[in-house]
Amino acid sequence: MDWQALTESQSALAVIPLKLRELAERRDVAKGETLFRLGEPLRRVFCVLAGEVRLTRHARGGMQIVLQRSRGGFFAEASLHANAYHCDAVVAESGAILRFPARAFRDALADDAAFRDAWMSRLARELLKSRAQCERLGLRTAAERVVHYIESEGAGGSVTLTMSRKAWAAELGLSHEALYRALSRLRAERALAIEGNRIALAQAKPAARRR
Amino acid sequence: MDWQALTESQSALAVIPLKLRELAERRDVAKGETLFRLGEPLRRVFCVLAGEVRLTRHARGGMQIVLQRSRGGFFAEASLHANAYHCDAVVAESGAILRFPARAFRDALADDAAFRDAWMSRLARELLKSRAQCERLGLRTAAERVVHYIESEGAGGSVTLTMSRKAWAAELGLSHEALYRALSRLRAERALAIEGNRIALAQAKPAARRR
DNA sequence: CGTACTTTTGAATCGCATCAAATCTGGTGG
DNA sequence: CCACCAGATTTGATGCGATTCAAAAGTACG
Repeated sequence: MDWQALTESQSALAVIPLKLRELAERRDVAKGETLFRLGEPLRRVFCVLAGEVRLTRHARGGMQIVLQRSRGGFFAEASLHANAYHCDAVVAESGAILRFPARAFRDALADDAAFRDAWMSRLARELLKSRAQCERLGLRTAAERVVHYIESEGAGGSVTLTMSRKAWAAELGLSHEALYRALSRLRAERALAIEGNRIALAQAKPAARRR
Repeated sequence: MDWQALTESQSALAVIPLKLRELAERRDVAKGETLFRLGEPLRRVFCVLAGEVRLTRHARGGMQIVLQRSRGGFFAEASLHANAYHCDAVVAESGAILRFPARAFRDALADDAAFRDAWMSRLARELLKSRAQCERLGLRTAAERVVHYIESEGAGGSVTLTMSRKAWAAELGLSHEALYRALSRLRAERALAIEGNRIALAQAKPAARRR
């Protein structure tokens, strides 16, 4: 089995029992491909290794509702506890995925205490992160979101970004222009120290919020 | 034990084994009260019955970072798998909470298969909901968020709200004025049918996005 | 009946998205 | 090594939608 996985996926995969790993199938997927559809009986559990998968529903009137965009790691964890998929899964960016038989996955969770604990702990951590992300997206200004991100995702008041700023902007729910402007303003106000990918909050007061 | 709990809490509490329930302590809490602080050893697990609890960290410069606002149900689930709390918990609105001894909670998860499955399933469902909420908050217009909410939280293209519109606006990350305006515009465009607390999407095309 | 809160509409302002365009960067092939 | 390209970074101008402040009308509840 070729385990060329992303960092996030790796940590999630690390705990998977060998028996279950052997049942995993790695598959390259192309943009537009459908992994499963709403209502189909649940047969497989998926994990994104590369690319992007979107879970969507179709609203009346053709509008597409995105429930989740996954760029690494498991998705639709709730499906595991259901009998059918509750949405569509479509590849939004070509990449690779891992497929596990749902039954074997459930059996492993039931039989392997270590795996179960790790899985539960992972769910809890993901939930924590997702809720912090919700709070962040509720903030109204770019500067507030940047500070919130550094405090909640970083350590000791600083983060080392593992992505481009453009990708960071997307995660913060901002246009990249808005992020660049916020960063340069915060730096000018001495509220942030920026050295390449390392971004640190200044000890000083957060300063005014003027443009 | 007096179980006057919220709907959400009830569904979460329903699965708790009797032995663990008997160890629960109900406590009325007043605004401003601190339930635990960052770094303290983990002794208890909490569940909000009424009011609001906020999980926060303090940023350099005194700014307060809200990681999560909980208005019903368990919070800081990730703490269960850690040895210490990773943030502060402060009562933001007076109400009541339930306290469980952390050790007994962990023991129950380890010993009681039904409880464990229900807990895991609840975590997965919460994660699903939280991720959908993130996607929703990433949408830029009030109208889009309303439609997204109805499609993802409702059933068959309609929802019956269990809260005031003001509270709904807060959940959608909007001012209440913005929500009222979006609703009346969507109704005028025949994109929404509104009857009291029941709000349904029209079959027709979503119409233009003009003010 | 009175108080507190929600619902609703109006007007002014703010911050971000968007469109545009220039510069910079890393990597590729000649 | 250099020309070149794709993508990221950066700055500017404009418009839109939401926030905010303000205020009126409706509603629930004691």
